[in-house]
Amino acid sequence: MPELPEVETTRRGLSPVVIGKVVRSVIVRVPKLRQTIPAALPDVLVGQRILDVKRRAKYLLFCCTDGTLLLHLGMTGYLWMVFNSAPPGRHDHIELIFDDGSILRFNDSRRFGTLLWIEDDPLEHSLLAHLGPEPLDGALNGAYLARLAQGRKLCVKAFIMDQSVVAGVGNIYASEALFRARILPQTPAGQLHLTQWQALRDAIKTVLAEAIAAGATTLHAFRKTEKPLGYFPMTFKVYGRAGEPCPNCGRPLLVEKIGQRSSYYCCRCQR
DNA sequence: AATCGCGCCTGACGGC
DNA sequence: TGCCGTCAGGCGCGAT
Repeated sequence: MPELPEVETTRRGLSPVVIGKVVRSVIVRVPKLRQTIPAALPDVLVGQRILDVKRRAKYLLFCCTDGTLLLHLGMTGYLWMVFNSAPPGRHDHIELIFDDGSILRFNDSRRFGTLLWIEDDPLEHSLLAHLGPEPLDGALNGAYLARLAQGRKLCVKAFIMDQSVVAGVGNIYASEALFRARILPQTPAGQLHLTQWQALRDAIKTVLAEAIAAGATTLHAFRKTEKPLGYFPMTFKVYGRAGEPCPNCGRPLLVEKIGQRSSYYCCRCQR
């Protein structure tokens, strides 16, 4: 599920229900995620108070008393809060039980997720240190993208999905942003002009911000409800719409694999 | 140095 | 009904 907007929506939904709580116990049912969860993790977590929940790219950072619990939702991961002792479901691999009895559960059917404890500055950790600028922070601009893309032959779509270039853009929002910026996803990154990079930067910001806004409107519904966090209804202009008419010109939208990922676009509106 | 393709997993879906 | 192939919103790794 998660690209930046879904992770951010999860963070916003989670913050009011976990900040300030102390971990009373931890259950690890299935330790074998992308990296196997160390057997010592529960002991490390018990007694930790959650001071804040932050996000970097698609990672969630639970800032605790003595360190940071880093979580990546992978492809299918989600979190949900349990307030009444609802039984765990299939693929509820890990849970944190808090001092007030509430439970945070991590469900991940494909187990591409990552969960690890970091004692030092998490931003210096190898998983986070290489990440590019946050697209909504203002650090991202057209000149930066143009400079990084210089001489690169990689398709622009794969380029903006590179987390060391921009943090948080995944397969859906890459297609959506390129459509909005009217750029063909197959274009080698090094061939784009500065004005196109500026348009693409604007488009990335717009599609992500709109998705976060859509997520925010559903957030009140998550409070005190036992549902997966971070899911919200979202309609896309091109993603998943091969064969349907382009919302601009009416031509059938196309789909093509670029770097092993399905990419949706309009061959008339995007150049 | 940059790029490609694979593997990690399970589940849903369509064709036969 | 079952079996099989394909596809799925991610990412790091090794080979080229």
